[in-house]
Amino acid sequence: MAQKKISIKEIAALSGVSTATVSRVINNNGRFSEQTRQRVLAVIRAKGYEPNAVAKGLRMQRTSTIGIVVPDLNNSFFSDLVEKIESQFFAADYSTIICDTARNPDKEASYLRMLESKLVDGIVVISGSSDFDPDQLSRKIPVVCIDRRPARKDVMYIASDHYAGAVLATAELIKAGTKPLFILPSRTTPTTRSRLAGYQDTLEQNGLTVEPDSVLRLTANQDADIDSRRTAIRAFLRQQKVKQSGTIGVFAHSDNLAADTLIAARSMDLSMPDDLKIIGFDDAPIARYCSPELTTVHQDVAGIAQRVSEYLVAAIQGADVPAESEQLVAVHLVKRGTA
Amino acid sequence: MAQKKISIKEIAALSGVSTATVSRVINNNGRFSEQTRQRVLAVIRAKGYEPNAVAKGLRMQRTSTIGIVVPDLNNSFFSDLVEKIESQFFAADYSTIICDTARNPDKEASYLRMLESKLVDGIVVISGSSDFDPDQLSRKIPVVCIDRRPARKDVMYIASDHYAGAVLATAELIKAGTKPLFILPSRTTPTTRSRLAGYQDTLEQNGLTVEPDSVLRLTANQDADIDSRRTAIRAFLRQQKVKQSGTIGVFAHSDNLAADTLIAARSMDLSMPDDLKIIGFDDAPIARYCSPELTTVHQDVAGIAQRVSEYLVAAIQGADVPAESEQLVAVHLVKRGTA
DNA sequence: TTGAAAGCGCTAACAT
DNA sequence: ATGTTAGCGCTTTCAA
Repeated sequence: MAQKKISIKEIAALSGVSTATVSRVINNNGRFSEQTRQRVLAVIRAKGYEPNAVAKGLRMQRTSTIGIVVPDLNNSFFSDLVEKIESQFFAADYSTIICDTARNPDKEASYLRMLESKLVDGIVVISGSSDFDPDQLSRKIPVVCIDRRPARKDVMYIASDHYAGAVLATAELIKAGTKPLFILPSRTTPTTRSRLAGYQDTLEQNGLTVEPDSVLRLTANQDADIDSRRTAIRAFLRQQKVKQSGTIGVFAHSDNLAADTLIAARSMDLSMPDDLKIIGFDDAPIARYCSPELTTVHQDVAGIAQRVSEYLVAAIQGADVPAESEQLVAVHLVKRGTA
Repeated sequence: MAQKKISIKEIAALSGVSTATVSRVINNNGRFSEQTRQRVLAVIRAKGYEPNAVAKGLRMQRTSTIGIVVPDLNNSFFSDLVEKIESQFFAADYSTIICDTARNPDKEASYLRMLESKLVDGIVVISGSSDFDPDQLSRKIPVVCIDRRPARKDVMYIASDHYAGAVLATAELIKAGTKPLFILPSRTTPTTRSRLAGYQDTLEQNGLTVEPDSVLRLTANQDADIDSRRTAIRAFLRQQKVKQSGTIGVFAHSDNLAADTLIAARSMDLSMPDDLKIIGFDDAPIARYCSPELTTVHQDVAGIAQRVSEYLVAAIQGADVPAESEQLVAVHLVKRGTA
């Protein structure tokens, strides 16, 4: 009935007890008689009373809220991650404020200030190219970084084992008789670095030389526009076709890029399993919409989400950051149609 | 340096003024001398002071925060919408709490209580099958529904013109010489209803009979699993193939479903532009990852986001709901490769 | 077992 | 132009 919001004071008056007692009953701490409990609860239900979380937050200096800072909610990997993290925290009775920075450092800084001023109990920072500096926060708030390097070593870092994933993909491509190429986006992050290293090391360990022109790093413009991206990949593929005979092997930094590569290849006359092999990364939904379906490195998003929430909840409750403040989550290769 | 959080009191003391004056300076209202302003601002900057939004919220009974309730952040249409809405509100100095209900009514109810208790200034409710009942909120909070029917007529309803979009798609398919089929998901929402109506009406207006077996409504299980979805579509297509000769035309309720149809068709021996024509809905990213690329009905997500935020901000500032509390946003057909 | 009262940090009358 | 003060709704000593 959209009546005016009722407060603990009314409940107290109606139950014939003090606000202190009502508070005790609601939070089920302190002592009170069973009779009182019944009475108070009855009034609360009758009036549809809901505690005011803002007042409670001010008083307790805790809000049961955590902030999630993410570069781009439209990226399926991020949205999947955020959704699963959110769900974990919801189960632990935390609500979440999701902040989409659009990869804009100013917006990120602004969001961080906002989260602080809203007294969030913890912050999850996802990806981003620069290191994350916890000192920009004036209060000491527990933070966990995913795919983002913290500037201080006492901040938790969690990520897939990107290096191992790249090794898996590259080795598979080599086993299939190709000398793998690597396609990656313009931005440099801990993620791109690890995967590139895994790619390079694997080539070397197999006695293959790492040539500069076997990796295509997109420009920012190409990254942003689907057509230029595909054009760039087409040019890259064409150049390789001239240079080498036999099957071309491509390790793509994401399933999206792999899908673009697939499409670029189709417009040339490369037939799929024979002329070209592709392995992506993420095991995103798009992998199953490619034809043939994408062979890819699966990231355990649920596992990451779970560790993040477990760690952060513990940290909020005062646990120390484990000595091992870096956690790598295992990945595995999902073989489908493209390699 | 992660020092302890400073309050307005310290700033007041250090500036040699009262807290009231500091508050006036911060919010730039009331009168104060330029000299005072300088001094206070200097101290604020020196100390890196940030106002406590929780205290302010309690005092003002407004929090400059709005809640967004969404069924599933992993759906690209929703994530796009949420991202654009968020960005609009950010620009208007509102922060947003994004609530992913996972289509679970209990979780939704729980989130609504949470948003209320956090004193959000407004709520955006996106999609969902049941009508949205604003009376479940005990305070009177401005609400706007997107693709979701409000139970009361004084609540704003905004949606794409789904009916018109369905008409566009169906007519196009008829023009191409097919008798269109319609594939839609298990859940019934205002969206599915409008599109189904547009489809049916267009058939009739073109002298075509609406037969029950020309529409495939997926079951919940099929909806949830990509393989059963495709199997169901394959069976549907096969049955139609037997029934009719000539080109089959399919209007899919979403680009995702259209993509599934494309893939189902490929595994039969239907060649794409000749044996089968498909039109999707949304103009989602996946449309450009199909081959041929998907012809689809484009939704103006940015336009929806803009109207939502404009309306809600106005409502928060006390504007009345316009007499016309229902707004339809125009859609248009994007012709690509599948029809 | 319960109540009285202080106070979280801020803003808004009301004074001056 | 600026200060004093009350109070938003809650939790938590401290007393009884």
